[in-house]
Amino acid sequence: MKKSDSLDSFFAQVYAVVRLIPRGRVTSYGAIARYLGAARSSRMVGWAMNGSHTVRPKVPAHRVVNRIGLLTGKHHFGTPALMKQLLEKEGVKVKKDQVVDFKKHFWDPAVELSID
DNA sequence: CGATTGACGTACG
DNA sequence: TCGTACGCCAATC
Repeated sequence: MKKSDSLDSFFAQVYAVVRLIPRGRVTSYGAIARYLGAARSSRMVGWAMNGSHTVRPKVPAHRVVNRIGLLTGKHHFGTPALMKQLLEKEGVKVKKDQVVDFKKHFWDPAVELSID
């Protein structure tokens, strides 16, 4: 009843990975894209997040930021401050729309999901 | 149906 | 090292 491999689409894979992000962690669009084998399709990850609130369950898009830990997608939430609030509530400090110690909170699917 | 944009990232100068 | 250009695929105008 579905349009073939809709759930296997690049978008669905992004949703799956984002949902796997542990609480208090953050990742980048490029990290997800590269994990999916589309390192140069980082834009598609962000575009997929556009439907993140449309999929079930909603994916924690607030845990996804750009490579520098900047909350570039904050404006796409209900309120621009929502993303920051959610991150801080999970233990991730945010300063000026930028994740503090981003490298420490960074969660790379290509690594975390590839633990041998 | 064609051109432009888009929550990014990498390559090149 | 910093700045600019391009690529990726899909959706929107």
